[in-house]
Amino acid sequence: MGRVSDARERLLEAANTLTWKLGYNAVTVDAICDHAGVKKGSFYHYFESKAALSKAAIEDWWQTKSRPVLDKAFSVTNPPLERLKLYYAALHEIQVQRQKAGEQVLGCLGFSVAMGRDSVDPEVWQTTQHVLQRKRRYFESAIRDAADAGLIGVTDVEAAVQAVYSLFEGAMARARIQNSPEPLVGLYEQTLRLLGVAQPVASESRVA
Amino acid sequence: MGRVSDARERLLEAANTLTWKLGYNAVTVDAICDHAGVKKGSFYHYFESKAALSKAAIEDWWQTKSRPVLDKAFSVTNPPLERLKLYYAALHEIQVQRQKAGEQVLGCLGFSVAMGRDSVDPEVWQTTQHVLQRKRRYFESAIRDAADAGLIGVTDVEAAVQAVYSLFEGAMARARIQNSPEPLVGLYEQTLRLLGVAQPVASESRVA
DNA sequence: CCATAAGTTGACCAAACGGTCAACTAATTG
DNA sequence: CAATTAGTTGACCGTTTGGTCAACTTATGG
Repeated sequence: MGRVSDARERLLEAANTLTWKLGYNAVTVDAICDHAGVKKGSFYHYFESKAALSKAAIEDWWQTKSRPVLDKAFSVTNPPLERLKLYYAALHEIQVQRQKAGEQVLGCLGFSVAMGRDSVDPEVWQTTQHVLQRKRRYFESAIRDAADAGLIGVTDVEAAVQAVYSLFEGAMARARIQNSPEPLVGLYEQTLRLLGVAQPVASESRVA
Repeated sequence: MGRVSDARERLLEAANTLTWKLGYNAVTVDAICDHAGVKKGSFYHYFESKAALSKAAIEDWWQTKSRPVLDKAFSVTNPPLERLKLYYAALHEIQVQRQKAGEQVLGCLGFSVAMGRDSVDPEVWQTTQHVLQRKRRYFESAIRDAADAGLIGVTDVEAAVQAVYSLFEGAMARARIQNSPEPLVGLYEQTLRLLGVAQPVASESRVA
Protein backbone atom coordinates (compact mmCIF):
# COMPACT_ATOMS: atom_id res chain seq x y z
CA MET A 1 0.00 0.00 0.00
CA GLY A 2 0.97 3.62 -0.39
CA ARG A 3 3.34 4.70 -3.09
CA VAL A 4 6.80 3.40 -3.78
CA SER A 5 10.08 5.29 -3.96
CA ASP A 6 13.79 4.79 -4.37
CA ALA A 7 14.56 7.86 -2.26
CA ARG A 8 16.05 5.70 0.46
CA GLU A 9 18.52 4.17 -1.96
CA ARG A 10 19.37 7.58 -3.40
CA LEU A 11 20.09 8.86 0.09
CA LEU A 12 22.39 5.93 0.84
CA GLU A 13 24.27 6.48 -2.39
CA ALA A 14 24.55 10.22 -1.86
CA ALA A 15 25.78 9.75 1.70
CA ASN A 16 28.54 7.40 0.60
CA THR A 17 29.62 9.48 -2.37
CA LEU A 18 29.91 12.61 -0.26
CA THR A 19 31.38 10.94 2.81
CA TRP A 20 33.99 9.18 0.72
CA LYS A 21 35.04 12.50 -0.71
CA LEU A 22 34.70 14.81 2.28
CA GLY A 23 34.68 12.66 5.39
CA TYR A 24 31.95 12.21 7.96
CA ASN A 25 31.93 15.58 9.67
CA ALA A 26 32.15 17.73 6.58
CA VAL A 27 29.06 16.18 5.04
CA THR A 28 25.82 17.93 5.95
CA VAL A 29 22.28 16.64 5.84
CA ASP A 30 21.39 19.42 3.41
CA ALA A 31 24.20 18.39 1.07
CA ILE A 32 23.11 14.75 1.13
CA CYS A 33 19.52 15.80 0.39
CA ASP A 34 20.57 18.04 -2.49
CA HIS A 35 22.74 15.33 -4.01
CA ALA A 36 19.97 12.76 -3.68
CA GLY A 37 17.26 15.08 -4.94
CA VAL A 38 15.31 14.56 -1.73
CA LYS A 39 13.83 17.17 0.55
CA LYS A 40 14.86 17.28 4.18
CA GLY A 41 11.42 16.29 5.33
CA SER A 42 11.74 13.06 3.36
CA PHE A 43 15.18 12.43 4.78
CA TYR A 44 13.77 12.14 8.27
CA HIS A 45 10.96 9.99 6.99
CA TYR A 46 13.56 7.36 6.13
CA PHE A 47 16.20 7.88 8.80
CA GLU A 48 16.11 8.87 12.43
CA SER A 49 19.23 10.96 12.19
CA LYS A 50 22.33 11.68 10.17
CA ALA A 51 24.16 9.04 12.19
CA ALA A 52 21.49 6.43 11.40
CA LEU A 53 21.79 7.19 7.69
CA SER A 54 25.56 6.91 7.86
CA LYS A 55 25.41 3.57 9.62
CA ALA A 56 23.05 2.17 7.01
CA ALA A 57 25.09 3.70 4.18
CA ILE A 58 28.35 2.15 5.32
CA GLU A 59 26.75 -1.24 5.71
CA ASP A 60 25.27 -0.82 2.22
CA TRP A 61 28.68 0.17 0.87
CA TRP A 62 30.18 -2.97 2.29
CA GLN A 63 27.49 -5.22 0.84
CA THR A 64 27.30 -3.66 -2.61
CA LYS A 65 30.80 -2.31 -3.22
CA SER A 66 33.47 -3.82 -0.99
CA ARG A 67 32.33 -7.39 -0.57
CA PRO A 68 31.80 -8.23 -4.25
CA VAL A 69 35.35 -7.17 -5.08
CA LEU A 70 36.75 -9.08 -2.13
CA ASP A 71 34.70 -12.20 -2.81
CA LYS A 72 35.79 -12.28 -6.41
CA ALA A 73 39.49 -11.80 -5.76
CA PHE A 74 39.67 -13.93 -2.63
CA SER A 75 37.73 -16.84 -4.06
CA VAL A 76 39.15 -20.08 -2.72
CA THR A 77 39.36 -21.28 -6.31
CA ASN A 78 42.33 -18.94 -6.70
CA PRO A 79 45.78 -19.84 -5.31
CA PRO A 80 46.33 -18.04 -1.97
CA LEU A 81 48.90 -15.51 -3.12
CA GLU A 82 47.08 -14.96 -6.39
CA ARG A 83 44.13 -13.71 -4.33
CA LEU A 84 46.14 -10.83 -2.95
CA LYS A 85 47.49 -10.04 -6.40
CA LEU A 86 43.99 -9.97 -7.89
CA TYR A 87 42.65 -7.79 -5.10
CA TYR A 88 45.43 -5.25 -5.42
CA ALA A 89 44.99 -5.21 -9.18
CA ALA A 90 41.25 -4.67 -8.85
CA LEU A 91 41.64 -1.75 -6.45
CA HIS A 92 44.40 -0.22 -8.51
CA GLU A 93 42.18 -0.44 -11.56
CA ILE A 94 39.30 1.26 -9.73
CA GLN A 95 41.48 4.18 -8.74
CA VAL A 96 42.99 4.48 -12.22
CA GLN A 97 39.51 4.55 -13.73
CA ARG A 98 38.46 7.26 -11.31
CA GLN A 99 41.45 9.34 -12.28
CA LYS A 100 40.80 8.85 -15.98
CA ALA A 101 37.23 10.03 -15.41
CA GLY A 102 38.59 13.23 -13.86
CA GLU A 103 37.50 12.17 -10.41
CA GLN A 104 39.56 11.97 -7.28
CA VAL A 105 41.44 9.02 -5.85
CA LEU A 106 39.75 8.45 -2.51
CA GLY A 107 41.19 5.30 -1.01
CA CYS A 108 39.14 3.22 1.41
CA LEU A 109 35.86 4.71 2.71
CA GLY A 110 35.78 2.71 5.92
CA PHE A 111 39.36 3.50 6.80
CA SER A 112 38.89 7.22 6.22
CA VAL A 113 35.80 7.35 8.38
CA ALA A 114 37.42 5.21 11.06
CA MET A 115 40.32 7.66 11.22
CA GLY A 116 37.84 10.27 12.44
CA ARG A 117 37.10 8.32 15.62
CA ASP A 118 36.17 10.86 18.27
CA SER A 119 34.61 13.23 15.80
CA VAL A 120 32.38 10.49 14.41
CA ASP A 121 29.19 9.21 16.00
CA PRO A 122 30.09 6.18 18.15
CA GLU A 123 27.67 3.84 16.41
CA VAL A 124 28.88 4.90 12.97
CA TRP A 125 32.45 4.40 14.05
CA GLN A 126 31.64 0.95 15.38
CA THR A 127 30.12 0.08 12.02
CA THR A 128 33.32 1.04 10.20
CA GLN A 129 35.34 -0.98 12.70
CA HIS A 130 33.21 -3.98 11.97
CA VAL A 131 33.59 -3.54 8.20
CA LEU A 132 37.35 -3.12 8.48
CA GLN A 133 37.56 -6.26 10.57
CA ARG A 134 35.69 -8.29 7.99
CA LYS A 135 38.01 -7.02 5.28
CA ARG A 136 41.08 -7.92 7.29
CA ARG A 137 39.81 -11.48 7.61
CA TYR A 138 40.10 -11.95 3.85
CA PHE A 139 43.78 -11.10 4.11
CA GLU A 140 44.21 -13.36 7.10
CA SER A 141 42.59 -16.35 5.49
CA ALA A 142 44.57 -16.01 2.26
CA ILE A 143 47.85 -15.69 4.12
CA ARG A 144 47.05 -18.61 6.41
CA ASP A 145 46.20 -20.70 3.36
CA ALA A 146 49.50 -19.69 1.80
CA ALA A 147 51.33 -20.66 4.98
CA ASP A 148 49.56 -24.01 5.13
CA ALA A 149 50.52 -24.65 1.51
CA GLY A 150 54.14 -23.86 2.35
CA LEU A 151 54.18 -20.98 -0.08
CA ILE A 152 55.63 -18.37 2.24
CA GLY A 153 58.78 -18.11 4.28
CA VAL A 154 57.43 -16.71 7.49
CA THR A 155 57.46 -18.11 11.01
CA ASP A 156 55.06 -15.68 12.71
CA VAL A 157 52.01 -15.76 10.47
CA GLU A 158 49.92 -13.44 12.64
CA ALA A 159 52.65 -10.78 12.53
CA ALA A 160 52.83 -11.17 8.76
CA VAL A 161 49.07 -10.66 8.44
CA GLN A 162 49.29 -7.47 10.49
CA ALA A 163 52.16 -6.18 8.38
CA VAL A 164 50.55 -6.97 5.04
CA TYR A 165 47.34 -5.32 6.15
CA SER A 166 49.16 -2.24 7.46
CA LEU A 167 51.08 -1.97 4.21
CA PHE A 168 47.87 -2.22 2.23
CA GLU A 169 45.91 0.34 4.24
CA GLY A 170 48.92 2.64 4.35
CA ALA A 171 49.24 2.55 0.59
CA MET A 172 45.52 3.15 0.12
CA ALA A 173 45.59 6.06 2.54
CA ARG A 174 48.59 7.56 0.78
CA ALA A 175 46.85 7.17 -2.56
CA ARG A 176 44.02 9.28 -1.16
CA ILE A 177 46.35 11.87 0.31
CA GLN A 178 48.36 12.16 -2.91
CA ASN A 179 45.29 11.87 -5.12
CA SER A 180 47.14 9.29 -7.20
CA PRO A 181 47.13 5.50 -7.60
CA GLU A 182 50.92 5.55 -7.57
CA PRO A 183 51.43 4.23 -4.00
CA LEU A 184 49.48 1.12 -5.07
CA VAL A 185 51.99 0.24 -7.79
CA GLY A 186 54.19 -2.67 -6.85
CA LEU A 187 52.16 -3.42 -3.76
CA TYR A 188 52.03 -7.11 -4.57
CA GLU A 189 55.79 -7.43 -4.97
CA GLN A 190 56.32 -5.67 -1.66
CA THR A 191 53.77 -7.95 -0.03
CA LEU A 192 55.72 -10.96 -1.26
CA ARG A 193 58.79 -9.53 0.46
CA LEU A 194 56.85 -9.26 3.71
CA LEU A 195 55.78 -12.85 3.28
CA GLY A 196 59.31 -14.04 2.65
CA VAL A 197 58.61 -15.18 -0.89
CA ALA A 198 61.57 -15.04 -3.27
CA GLN A 199 61.14 -12.45 -5.99
CA PRO A 200 61.14 -13.36 -9.73
CA VAL A 201 64.64 -11.88 -9.89
CA ALA A 202 66.23 -13.25 -6.75
CA SER A 203 68.25 -10.83 -4.67
CA GLU A 204 70.85 -11.56 -2.04
CA SER A 205 70.37 -10.53 1.55
CA ARG A 206 72.89 -10.03 4.26
CA VAL A 207 72.73 -9.52 7.98
CA ALA A 208 72.59 -5.87 9.02
CA MET B 1 55.70 48.33 23.88
CA GLY B 2 52.30 47.23 25.07
CA ARG B 3 51.90 44.17 27.24
CA VAL B 4 53.17 40.70 26.61
CA SER B 5 51.27 37.44 26.46
CA ASP B 6 51.68 33.77 25.74
CA ALA B 7 48.11 33.50 24.44
CA ARG B 8 49.38 32.84 20.94
CA GLU B 9 51.37 29.85 22.11
CA ARG B 10 48.44 28.57 24.15
CA LEU B 11 46.23 28.78 21.08
CA LEU B 12 48.74 26.84 18.98
CA GLU B 13 48.97 24.16 21.63
CA ALA B 14 45.22 23.93 22.08
CA ALA B 15 44.64 23.71 18.33
CA ASN B 16 47.06 20.82 17.99
CA THR B 17 45.80 18.92 21.02
CA LEU B 18 42.22 19.14 19.84
CA THR B 19 42.91 18.58 16.15
CA TRP B 20 45.03 15.56 16.92
CA LYS B 21 42.16 14.09 18.87
CA LEU B 22 39.16 15.15 16.82
CA GLY B 23 40.39 16.05 13.36
CA TYR B 24 40.28 19.38 11.58
CA ASN B 25 36.57 19.77 10.95
CA ALA B 26 35.33 18.69 14.34
CA VAL B 27 37.42 21.29 16.14
CA THR B 28 35.66 24.61 16.64
CA VAL B 29 37.11 28.02 17.32
CA ASP B 30 35.14 28.15 20.55
CA ALA B 31 36.61 24.85 21.71
CA ILE B 32 40.13 26.02 20.95
CA CYS B 33 39.51 29.23 22.86
CA ASP B 34 38.08 27.41 25.86
CA HIS B 35 40.97 24.97 25.96
CA ALA B 36 43.50 27.79 25.67
CA GLY B 37 41.74 30.02 28.19
CA VAL B 38 41.48 32.76 25.60
CA LYS B 39 38.42 34.74 24.57
CA LYS B 40 37.31 34.69 20.98
CA GLY B 41 38.11 38.37 20.53
CA SER B 42 41.72 37.61 21.39
CA PHE B 43 41.80 34.68 19.00
CA TYR B 44 41.20 36.98 16.06
CA HIS B 45 43.75 39.40 17.41
CA TYR B 46 46.37 36.73 16.79
CA PHE B 47 45.02 34.88 13.77
CA GLU B 48 43.11 35.93 10.71
CA SER B 49 40.98 32.79 10.68
CA LYS B 50 40.68 29.24 11.93
CA ALA B 51 42.61 28.11 8.86
CA ALA B 52 45.45 30.52 9.58
CA LEU B 53 45.70 29.22 13.15
CA SER B 54 45.73 25.63 11.92
CA LYS B 55 48.48 26.34 9.42
CA ALA B 56 50.65 27.93 12.07
CA ALA B 57 49.83 25.18 14.56
CA ILE B 58 50.84 22.38 12.22
CA GLU B 59 54.08 24.10 11.36
CA ASP B 60 54.69 24.58 15.09
CA TRP B 61 53.92 20.92 15.72
CA TRP B 62 56.48 19.92 13.16
CA GLN B 63 59.18 22.17 14.57
CA THR B 64 58.61 21.38 18.23
CA LYS B 65 57.30 17.83 18.27
CA SER B 66 58.00 15.89 15.07
CA ARG B 67 61.39 17.19 14.01
CA PRO B 68 63.21 16.72 17.32
CA VAL B 69 62.23 13.06 17.43
CA LEU B 70 63.19 12.55 13.82
CA ASP B 71 66.50 14.41 14.14
CA LYS B 72 67.48 12.39 17.17
CA ALA B 73 66.63 8.98 15.69
CA PHE B 74 67.84 9.70 12.17
CA SER B 75 71.12 11.26 13.24
CA VAL B 76 73.82 10.32 10.73
CA THR B 77 75.93 9.18 13.67
CA ASN B 78 73.62 6.16 13.86
CA PRO B 79 73.95 3.25 11.41
CA PRO B 80 71.28 3.57 8.68
CA LEU B 81 69.02 0.73 9.73
CA GLU B 82 69.46 1.58 13.39
CA ARG B 83 67.87 4.96 12.62
CA LEU B 84 64.62 3.32 11.60
CA LYS B 85 64.70 1.08 14.64
CA LEU B 86 65.23 4.03 16.96
CA TYR B 87 62.46 6.03 15.34
CA TYR B 88 59.95 3.20 15.59
CA ALA B 89 60.95 2.62 19.19
CA ALA B 90 60.53 6.30 20.03
CA LEU B 91 57.06 6.50 18.49
CA HIS B 92 56.00 3.26 20.08
CA GLU B 93 57.14 4.57 23.44
CA ILE B 94 55.17 7.81 22.98
CA GLN B 95 51.97 5.91 22.30
CA VAL B 96 52.55 3.51 25.18
CA GLN B 97 53.09 6.45 27.52
CA ARG B 98 49.88 8.07 26.31
CA GLN B 99 47.99 4.87 26.98
CA LYS B 100 49.48 4.51 30.43
CA ALA B 101 48.37 8.06 31.17
CA GLY B 102 44.82 7.10 30.28
CA GLU B 103 44.95 9.11 27.07
CA GLN B 104 44.19 7.95 23.58
CA VAL B 105 46.54 6.61 20.96
CA LEU B 106 46.28 9.15 18.16
CA GLY B 107 48.84 8.25 15.52
CA CYS B 108 50.31 10.92 13.27
CA LEU B 109 48.69 14.38 13.35
CA GLY B 110 49.77 15.38 9.86
CA PHE B 111 48.57 12.15 8.31
CA SER B 112 45.17 12.36 9.99
CA VAL B 113 44.63 15.91 8.83
CA ALA B 114 45.89 15.13 5.34
CA MET B 115 43.33 12.32 5.10
CA GLY B 116 40.65 14.98 5.34
CA ARG B 117 41.70 16.60 2.07
CA ASP B 118 38.59 18.15 0.57
CA SER B 119 37.06 18.94 3.91
CA VAL B 120 40.20 20.76 5.03
CA ASP B 121 41.14 24.29 4.06
CA PRO B 122 43.44 24.05 1.00
CA GLU B 123 46.27 25.98 2.61
CA VAL B 124 46.10 23.86 5.75
CA TRP B 125 46.11 20.73 3.67
CA GLN B 126 49.13 21.95 1.72
CA THR B 127 50.94 22.53 4.99
CA THR B 128 50.34 18.94 6.09
CA GLN B 129 51.50 17.70 2.69
CA HIS B 130 54.72 19.63 3.11
CA VAL B 131 55.27 18.25 6.62
CA LEU B 132 54.60 14.69 5.47
CA GLN B 133 57.05 15.12 2.62
CA ARG B 134 59.78 16.28 4.96
CA LYS B 135 59.16 13.28 7.20
CA ARG B 136 59.33 10.90 4.27
CA ARG B 137 62.74 12.27 3.34
CA TYR B 138 64.17 11.01 6.62
CA PHE B 139 63.10 7.51 5.64
CA GLU B 140 64.44 7.96 2.14
CA SER B 141 67.85 9.16 3.24
CA ALA B 142 68.27 6.36 5.79
CA ILE B 143 67.30 3.70 3.28
CA ARG B 144 69.54 5.16 0.60
CA ASP B 145 72.42 5.20 3.05
CA ALA B 146 71.68 1.58 3.89
CA ALA B 147 71.67 0.70 0.20
CA ASP B 148 74.95 2.52 -0.38
CA ALA B 149 76.48 0.64 2.53
CA GLY B 150 75.31 -2.64 0.99
CA LEU B 151 73.18 -3.39 4.02
CA ILE B 152 69.98 -4.23 2.20
CA GLY B 153 69.00 -6.72 -0.48
CA VAL B 154 66.88 -4.57 -2.70
CA THR B 155 67.27 -3.60 -6.34
CA ASP B 156 64.61 -0.89 -6.59
CA VAL B 157 65.45 1.43 -3.72
CA GLU B 158 62.74 3.97 -4.54
CA ALA B 159 60.08 1.27 -4.44
CA ALA B 160 61.45 0.07 -1.12
CA VAL B 161 61.24 3.58 0.32
CA GLN B 162 57.62 3.86 -0.76
CA ALA B 163 56.79 0.50 0.78
CA VAL B 164 58.53 1.16 4.08
CA TYR B 165 56.82 4.51 4.35
CA SER B 166 53.40 3.03 3.49
CA LEU B 167 53.90 0.30 6.06
CA PHE B 168 54.86 2.85 8.69
CA GLU B 169 51.96 5.24 8.05
CA GLY B 170 49.56 2.33 7.77
CA ALA B 171 50.64 0.99 11.14
CA MET B 172 50.38 4.43 12.74
CA ALA B 173 46.93 4.94 11.27
CA ARG B 174 45.80 1.54 12.50
CA ALA B 175 47.16 2.33 15.95
CA ARG B 176 44.90 5.38 15.98
CA ILE B 177 41.91 3.46 14.72
CA GLN B 178 42.38 0.66 17.23
CA ASN B 179 43.41 3.03 20.01
CA SER B 180 46.35 0.75 20.74
CA PRO B 181 50.10 0.73 20.08
CA GLU B 182 49.85 -2.91 19.06
CA PRO B 183 50.14 -2.40 15.27
CA LEU B 184 53.51 -0.74 15.91
CA VAL B 185 54.96 -3.86 17.52
CA GLY B 186 57.39 -5.68 15.28
CA LEU B 187 57.38 -2.85 12.75
CA TYR B 188 61.16 -2.88 12.53
CA GLU B 189 61.39 -6.59 11.81
CA GLN B 190 58.77 -6.24 9.07
CA THR B 191 60.66 -3.30 7.64
CA LEU B 192 63.78 -5.44 7.44
CA ARG B 193 61.78 -7.95 5.42
CA LEU B 194 60.75 -5.21 3.00
CA LEU B 195 64.38 -4.22 2.70
CA GLY B 196 65.51 -7.76 2.02
CA VAL B 197 67.60 -8.03 5.14
CA ALA B 198 67.93 -11.53 6.54
CA GLN B 199 66.18 -12.01 9.87
CA PRO B 200 68.01 -13.11 13.05
CA VAL B 201 66.43 -16.54 12.56
CA ALA B 202 66.84 -17.15 8.87
CA SER B 203 63.85 -18.59 7.02
CA GLU B 204 63.66 -20.31 3.66
CA SER B 205 61.72 -18.86 0.79
CA ARG B 206 60.32 -20.45 -2.31
CA VAL B 207 58.79 -19.19 -5.49
CA ALA B 208 55.00 -18.86 -5.32
C1' DC C 1 54.43 59.62 34.57
C1' DC C 2 52.00 59.29 30.77
C1' DA C 3 51.49 58.33 25.83
C1' DT C 4 51.19 54.49 23.15
C1' DA C 5 51.17 50.13 21.40
C1' DA C 6 49.83 45.43 22.55
C1' DG C 7 46.56 42.59 24.57
C1' DT C 8 41.71 41.57 26.37
C1' DT C 9 36.80 41.37 26.56
C1' DG C 10 31.86 40.24 25.79
C1' DA C 11 28.19 41.43 23.15
C1' DC C 12 26.85 40.77 18.62
C1' DC C 13 26.07 38.90 13.63
C1' DA C 14 24.67 36.22 9.52
C1' DA C 15 24.96 31.78 7.88
C1' DA C 16 24.74 26.98 8.44
C1' DC C 17 23.72 23.26 11.24
C1' DG C 18 20.69 18.95 12.61
C1' DG C 19 16.16 18.21 13.28
C1' DT C 20 10.65 18.86 13.52
C1' DC C 21 6.11 19.13 11.86
C1' DA C 22 1.49 19.54 9.96
C1' DA C 23 -0.32 19.60 5.68
C1' DC C 24 -0.35 17.55 1.25
C1' DT C 25 -0.12 13.93 -2.68
C1' DA C 26 -0.50 9.77 -4.83
C1' DA C 27 -0.23 4.79 -5.46
C1' DT C 28 -2.18 0.39 -3.78
C1' DT C 29 -5.91 -2.74 -2.46
C1' DG C 30 -10.27 -4.41 -0.49
C1' DC D 1 -14.07 4.14 -5.88
C1' DA D 2 -12.94 5.04 -1.51
C1' DA D 3 -9.95 4.23 2.39
C1' DT D 4 -5.59 3.34 3.71
C1' DT D 5 -0.92 3.87 3.80
C1' DA D 6 3.55 5.36 2.16
C1' DG D 7 5.91 9.18 0.44
C1' DT D 8 6.60 14.34 -0.21
C1' DT D 9 7.00 19.10 0.91
C1' DG D 10 8.55 23.64 2.67
C1' DA D 11 8.23 26.48 6.39
C1' DC D 12 10.11 26.59 10.80
C1' DC D 13 13.10 26.02 15.30
C1' DG D 14 16.92 26.28 18.50
C1' DT D 15 21.79 25.84 18.50
C1' DT D 16 26.32 26.25 16.87
C1' DT D 17 29.32 27.90 13.62
C1' DG D 18 33.27 31.21 12.08
C1' DG D 19 33.91 35.82 12.43
C1' DT D 20 33.42 41.19 13.88
C1' DC D 21 33.82 45.14 16.67
C1' DA D 22 34.23 49.11 19.72
C1' DA D 23 35.43 49.70 24.17
C1' DC D 24 38.53 48.57 27.76
C1' DT D 25 42.97 47.27 30.33
C1' DT D 26 47.71 47.06 31.10
C1' DA D 27 52.68 46.75 30.65
C1' DT D 28 56.49 49.33 28.61
C1' DG D 29 59.79 52.91 27.07
C1' DG D 30 60.72 57.69 26.27
